[in-house]
Amino acid sequence: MFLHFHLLHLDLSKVYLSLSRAKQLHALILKTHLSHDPFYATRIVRFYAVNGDLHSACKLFDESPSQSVYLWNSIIRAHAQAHKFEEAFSLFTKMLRTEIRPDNFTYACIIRACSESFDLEGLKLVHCGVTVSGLGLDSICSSALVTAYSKLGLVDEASRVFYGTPQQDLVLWNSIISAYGNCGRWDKGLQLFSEMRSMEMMPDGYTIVGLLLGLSDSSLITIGQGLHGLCLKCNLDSNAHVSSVLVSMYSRCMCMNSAHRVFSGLFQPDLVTWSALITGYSQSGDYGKALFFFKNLNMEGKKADSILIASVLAAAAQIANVGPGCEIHAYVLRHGLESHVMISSALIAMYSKCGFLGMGTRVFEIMPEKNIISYNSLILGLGLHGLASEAFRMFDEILRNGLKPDEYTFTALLGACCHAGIVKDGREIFRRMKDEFCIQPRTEHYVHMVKLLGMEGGLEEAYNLILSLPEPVDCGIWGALLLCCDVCGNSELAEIVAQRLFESSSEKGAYRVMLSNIYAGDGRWDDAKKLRDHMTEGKLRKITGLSWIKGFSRSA
DNA sequence: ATAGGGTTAG
Repeated sequence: MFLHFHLLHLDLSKVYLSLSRAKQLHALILKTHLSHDPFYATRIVRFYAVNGDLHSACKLFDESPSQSVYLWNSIIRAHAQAHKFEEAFSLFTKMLRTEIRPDNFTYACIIRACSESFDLEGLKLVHCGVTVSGLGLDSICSSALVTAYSKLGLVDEASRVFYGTPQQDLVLWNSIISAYGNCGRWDKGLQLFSEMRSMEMMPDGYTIVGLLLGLSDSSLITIGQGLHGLCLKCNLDSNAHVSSVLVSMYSRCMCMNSAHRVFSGLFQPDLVTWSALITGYSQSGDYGKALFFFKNLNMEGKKADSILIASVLAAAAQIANVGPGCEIHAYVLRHGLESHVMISSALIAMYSKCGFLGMGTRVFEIMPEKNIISYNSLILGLGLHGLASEAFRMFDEILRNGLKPDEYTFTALLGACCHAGIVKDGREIFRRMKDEFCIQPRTEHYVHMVKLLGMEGGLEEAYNLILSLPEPVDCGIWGALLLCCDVCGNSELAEIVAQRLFESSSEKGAYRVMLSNIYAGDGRWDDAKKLRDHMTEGKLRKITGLSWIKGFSRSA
């Protein structure tokens, strides 16, 4: 018996176990009644949770003679980690009815569960509970609260919690820095970083990751390079998380050379880092490189997962040739990954973008389980091929199957109307989206509506639609109208629209080019020239030159 | 005597 205790103790503290060893252990646990020991009971619950056996965990919990705080926490955590939030909450309320008081760890776990299930009401309630039970100043509860509020988009609330906590440890600093990073406020993150340094707190990998997360476009590249330098100085560049975030930061900033340099300096990049690099090449338009690195990954004998495959498929969808996409499809079948909804949806998109809508439809039809994402992919493909009525038939099928259309469904449907030029159905589905499905239209919906109305001669109506929107109006929407002005050859309205864009957008150059293009198309050469003279950058001059050529060939 | 936990990436 004592030997068994010893063996179990050794094995249970390991995170990874082979399946057969886990089964042996399970048998041993049942035989020894070790689970009646309060100390081992929590360890065993943890063991079951790690191995995905919630059923046994619950059984053990229910049969346990004495339920300590430890045991309660581990069973709640087991459910929360398996995303069984309902069960986790009901266990928590059950715990409140016992003698045992929840402690800071219990609350931390429940707080996280609230944010992962997007339950703001619940989070506020639990926050009250924390305060009432006298844990309002506890740094463990606070870091969980900071993260939870930021995940739900309430970064100011997160900040209040942070400043309300007297003992700010490293984890709490990291939580608030990540909170600001997550919403793109890198400057605030850096400010906190310097505050933290002035208090002699040493940053770690989490800190750097939080700071890097906030950098999202190429204008911030110098900040990113500075942080990269900091990583090297702190010897954090070998940390797997840090290096993958460096790769994705450089990718977001369109610095693929730097991204590749970081990548190739790694001893054994993990799947996330590979996928950051591949996605980076794909998003900067270098689809060939994206596929090349996917090939390299395979040659190193590594197995891609569904997220990586979906990203490679997005690259394959952008090449005119369907060949690479087919190869990836074969890879998916060989590795038995075809049941992943994300992969199937990416396959549908790839085939339809490469012109093989039939193959896309086929993939859709043989999917064992279709969800709203797969329907959205198919509708997008149908729309791309001008088959608006087919797209609407799919929409009806969604409703018949009791699925709930989401904002992407309507984006795809409106796109289908744009391609087919059917204003009436577009108007109708836009109305139903708002009234019947209570979906607040977003930028992309307005962009499609503006294009749909504007392209079919309803420039005035499109303009009025934009004027009815609350400020600030996204410049993509104005841009769509400018495009329509170009197509309809209306340079007066284009002038007004461009003015709005010059006021609000940072990409003045591109809109100047478009406007001068419209002027040229309308024969207003002097106005076009005046605009062109404003531009100093060589590249922009080149583009303007092209627009002159285009305008000239149109009027000739 | 032992025990659990809060913050990171594609």
